[in-house]
Amino acid sequence: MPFKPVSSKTNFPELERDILRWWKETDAFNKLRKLRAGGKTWSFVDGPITANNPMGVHHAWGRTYKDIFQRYRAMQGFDERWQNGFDCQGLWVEVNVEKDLGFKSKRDIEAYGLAPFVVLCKQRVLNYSAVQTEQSVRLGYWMDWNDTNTLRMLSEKLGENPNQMLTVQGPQGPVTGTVEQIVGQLGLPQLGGSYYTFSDENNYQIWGFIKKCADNGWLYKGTDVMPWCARCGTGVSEHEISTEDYPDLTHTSITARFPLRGRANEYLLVWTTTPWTLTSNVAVAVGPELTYVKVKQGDDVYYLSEGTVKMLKGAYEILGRLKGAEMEGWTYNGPFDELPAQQTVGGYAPAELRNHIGNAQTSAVQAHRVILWKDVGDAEGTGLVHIAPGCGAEDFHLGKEFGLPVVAPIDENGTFIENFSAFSGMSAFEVAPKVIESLTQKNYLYRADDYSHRYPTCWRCKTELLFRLVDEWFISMGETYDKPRAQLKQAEKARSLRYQIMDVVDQIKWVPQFGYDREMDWLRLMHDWMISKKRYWGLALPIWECVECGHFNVIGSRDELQARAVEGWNKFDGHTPHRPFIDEVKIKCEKCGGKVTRIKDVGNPWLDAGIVTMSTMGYRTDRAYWEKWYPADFITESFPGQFRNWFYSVLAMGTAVTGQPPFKALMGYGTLFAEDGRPMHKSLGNAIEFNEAADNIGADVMRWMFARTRYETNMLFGYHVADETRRMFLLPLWNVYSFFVTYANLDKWTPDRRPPTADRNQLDRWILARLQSLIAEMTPLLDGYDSPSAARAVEPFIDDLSNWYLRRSRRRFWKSEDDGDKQAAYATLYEVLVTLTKLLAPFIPFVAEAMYQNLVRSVDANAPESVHHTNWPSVDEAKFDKQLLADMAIARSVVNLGHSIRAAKAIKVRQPLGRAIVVADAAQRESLTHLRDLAADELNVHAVEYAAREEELVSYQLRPNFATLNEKVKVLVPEPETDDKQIKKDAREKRKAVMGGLTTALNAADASQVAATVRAGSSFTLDVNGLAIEIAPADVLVTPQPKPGFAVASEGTLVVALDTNLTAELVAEGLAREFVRRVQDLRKSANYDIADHIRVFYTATPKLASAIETWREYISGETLADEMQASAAPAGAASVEDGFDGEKLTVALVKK
RNA sequence: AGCCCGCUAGCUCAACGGUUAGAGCGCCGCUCUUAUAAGGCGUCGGUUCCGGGUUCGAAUCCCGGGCGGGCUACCA
Repeated sequence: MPFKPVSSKTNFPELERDILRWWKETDAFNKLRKLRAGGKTWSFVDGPITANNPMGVHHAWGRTYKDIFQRYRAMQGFDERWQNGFDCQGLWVEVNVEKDLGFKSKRDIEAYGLAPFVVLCKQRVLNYSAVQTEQSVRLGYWMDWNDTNTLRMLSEKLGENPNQMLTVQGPQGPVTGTVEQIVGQLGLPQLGGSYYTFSDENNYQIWGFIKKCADNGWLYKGTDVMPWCARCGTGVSEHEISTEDYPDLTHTSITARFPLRGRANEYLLVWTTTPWTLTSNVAVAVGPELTYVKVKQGDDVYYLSEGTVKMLKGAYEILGRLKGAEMEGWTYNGPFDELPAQQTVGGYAPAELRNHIGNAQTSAVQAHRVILWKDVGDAEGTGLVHIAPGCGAEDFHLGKEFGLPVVAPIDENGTFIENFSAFSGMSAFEVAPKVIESLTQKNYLYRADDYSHRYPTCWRCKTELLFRLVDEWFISMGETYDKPRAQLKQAEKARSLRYQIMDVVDQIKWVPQFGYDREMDWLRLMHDWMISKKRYWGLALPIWECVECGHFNVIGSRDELQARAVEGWNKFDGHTPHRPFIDEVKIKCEKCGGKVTRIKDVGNPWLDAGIVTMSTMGYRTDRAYWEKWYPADFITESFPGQFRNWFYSVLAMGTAVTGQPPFKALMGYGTLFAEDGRPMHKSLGNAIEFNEAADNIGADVMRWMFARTRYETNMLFGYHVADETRRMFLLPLWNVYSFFVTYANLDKWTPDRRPPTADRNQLDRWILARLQSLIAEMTPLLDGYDSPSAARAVEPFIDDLSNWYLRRSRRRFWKSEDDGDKQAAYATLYEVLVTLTKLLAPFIPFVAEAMYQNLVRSVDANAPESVHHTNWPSVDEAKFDKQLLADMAIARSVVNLGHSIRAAKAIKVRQPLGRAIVVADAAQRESLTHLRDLAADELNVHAVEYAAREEELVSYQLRPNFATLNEKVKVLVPEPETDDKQIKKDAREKRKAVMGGLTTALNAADASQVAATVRAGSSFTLDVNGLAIEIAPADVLVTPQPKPGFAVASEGTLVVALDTNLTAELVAEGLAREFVRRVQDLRKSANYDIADHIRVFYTATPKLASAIETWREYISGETLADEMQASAAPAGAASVEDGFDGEKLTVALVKK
């Protein structure tokens, strides 16, 4: 047996585990790398996955694309880097470690100790990178994976003692160092494997980038009021907050009344949704152009904007109107003037921020007044805006503009600092009731209501953000110029990184196209990049800020740091550049010579991910290697968030450092949802874990689902879709393969028996032509990163192969004589299947490998060892017979029409008919001529003929082709060049009459005659409302209409009729086929092998018995019956009784 | 709040301003089959989101509105 038997029922997940084992045993991946080494390069850069949790099915989506395109390029002979990446540093890891330890705040971390805390962060990353590595391998994702035992060993030893010495084997030899040092080198050339963004190289490379920014004058320390997470104790930059982080939340909104100084019983009505900020009120803003009203309620007089009077409680009387500008400078008593902080001259803030609140000469209490602000609206509230420069971003900027003091009430935990009396020590989240109570007591409260609005939350821990005064580090994105980009001068661009990135973005292919617009949108609007985080685990920002002179020293490399170190180098040396050890190093200030300490902040994690196109390709260490692989040819990641995150940081850093695009093409994909259209959530019960999906669905089915989905839209993932995918795609493919192996083994067919293509029949040449068209279609699609279109091209091919080629060819494989035709059938099906394994290898690597091993390797030891080592198929023009493809399309239409007539007339296919009559144009006749026998057989008719007198079968319907006639009518009835309504109306009427007249005139014409004229390619003249219009063949649509009462069906210009006259001979033939059918059913239900010969016993009513006698030879041939007797069966025979067409039958079989 | 995309059969989606708005899936009926939980044929299924307009002619173009998704901004 040349091939290993293949069951039509197979367990795909089990098959995949077998293949995984075999890939490992044969080292298939590394052999591929060696095969392609030195070839032309194709550079893929992996966007790092956060190694913080097991990977989900949504990760498998993107990783499927990454694998598809890397495998595809490898099959085209390209050399690749095959490096996966893990994102390691940052708050997401810290938060999980805190959770594991049960920590509540940053103080807990400091008490625990930074050094052991950082070790735990590293360990978590190592452990989950091992988990994700194993899951990726299970997906069939080929990369230069680390040995996961080594990763877990490193994690364990790091936990024991990071300073113990260790030697591990690298690709270029053994590497020795402390465990901490070894871990710091993961992914670098000496150790290989996935890159880790916590590696020394990655960190020092970012130092170089930040130094470059500082040299360009782009790095600055800024004071601002920014969103702050009180739980994490750090500022949150706008890069990090996305639309989903603004849920609808309900807070208490307060309308307070501020008594005007010098106007007895008159009050400003001021509205806020953040009660805690009232403690820090400094001013009230009004819109200068807005209209305000002075209203009276009881003894009190209020000011508010005219558009908001509906918020007043109860009856009121309008005393007057005024513009906001008229209120400028009015002074008032603030709601919390009794607080010492309010009374402090120059404002008030936490100690570490005192230097950052400016130098106002008054206290908040003294400063209380009405200021003008053009952005004040009156859609809600009162049209008078409470201004607290220490608690709001806009407020802060207004404060600067107007020289107002700043009152900043909370510390990094969101707790009120001292000098806020009873509020001191309270959390900003819990003071609202106390604020209301105090206002009520002082008679300042006008109303308090529940108010629902969108409010920002922390993207990591979902805590509500507070607006807080901070000092953070920024990279300036440069000015936004108020003119089109094309008009910018070179010098203007040189000053603005923003525009330099835009120029780079222009050079990149964005798939889908709208990605370009979104990135541009972000670049146009983005603010400066806040790169600092007041946390512990992450990039140590290389900024040493001098407390003496205020100068900040930026260090660009480890060597530079060593050269400038004046203290603590020995405590740091031998460690990775992380806290706490890096903080030991003090340097000499380059300006004043003072001893300087590093700022405490760590870096934004998108710095870590953004630098990888340089750090992983040896930008600093091996420039030749970097030149070879930079820029990347391709990256692909999920859209949400990445325009402001990874795409952005890679672009920004690539542009700043090299001025070149960091990648040439980007493919983005959407968001994965559960089958019910909702996000996957454990609590909703619709989540599917990756491991569970791999076990139940199998990786190949999952991959095909990902490959064929429209990447630019969201995807619905679930077991029903998966099941349908297996049923509609993978099973038919597998069954064709199983069919081939079963019969090829029976016939002991081997691939060396291949008749020349020219000697094969039409069906063979057709499926081979179809195969060429598939290759021709898929290749450019994959070149353009269009995975769904490429995958969707395969599906109809599988259908053609299974339900047309194979169904029509089956008999050729069964027949007993081993002739050239049978060889042709085997050779053809074999070629198609082997080519398919290659075309499908990037998509479904397991099934493709299983088929390839059995079909190719089992018979040819010289063939490439794995399907993934083979070359991508190219089109064989000699086999690409386009005429044959067109011919078959016509033949299949004829067959479809014939089947449809049979159904309509209730004549089953098993009943042979005399002839099918076809009405067709010349080209269709030409096509059909070659395939008449095939059509006749499929339709079960004795002959396919062409109609002698078409008029007997069809009448013709004529319709004008408006698409072409439109132009002619425009010339005959031109659009008048006048404004005269009457003339225009007349023209319109006339055109309408002509257009309508065309239909009328054609209906009146002799349809048969016009049809004949048009078919002959001649024109004729039609009189339409007195206009003589020349009608070309293209101007008229001729549709044949089957005449009622005949067995006729039509599709476009093709018409098929069936001769339904049933002669006695035809009836007998039909009965014989019914008999065969019963015997075959019986063979199957008795579990006979397809090759078993049998003896048949039967009793039948006379008409049937006579038919059986007449067709004895045919029946014997079809059923492998060596004997056929009209007698009772011997005991034990398989038998069945049945009745059909008015006849009765008992039939029994015995295996011979 | 602004912008972008979408809204067509139960579901997923087609249809250069052109004629009778089509496929696939699902349902149901019939049928074919010694590879197939398969295949073939057919029935049922439509206010093309709503309302105006332009046009001889609108699912398609324009205006207004509704719903869904996305992006961006976030404000008292």
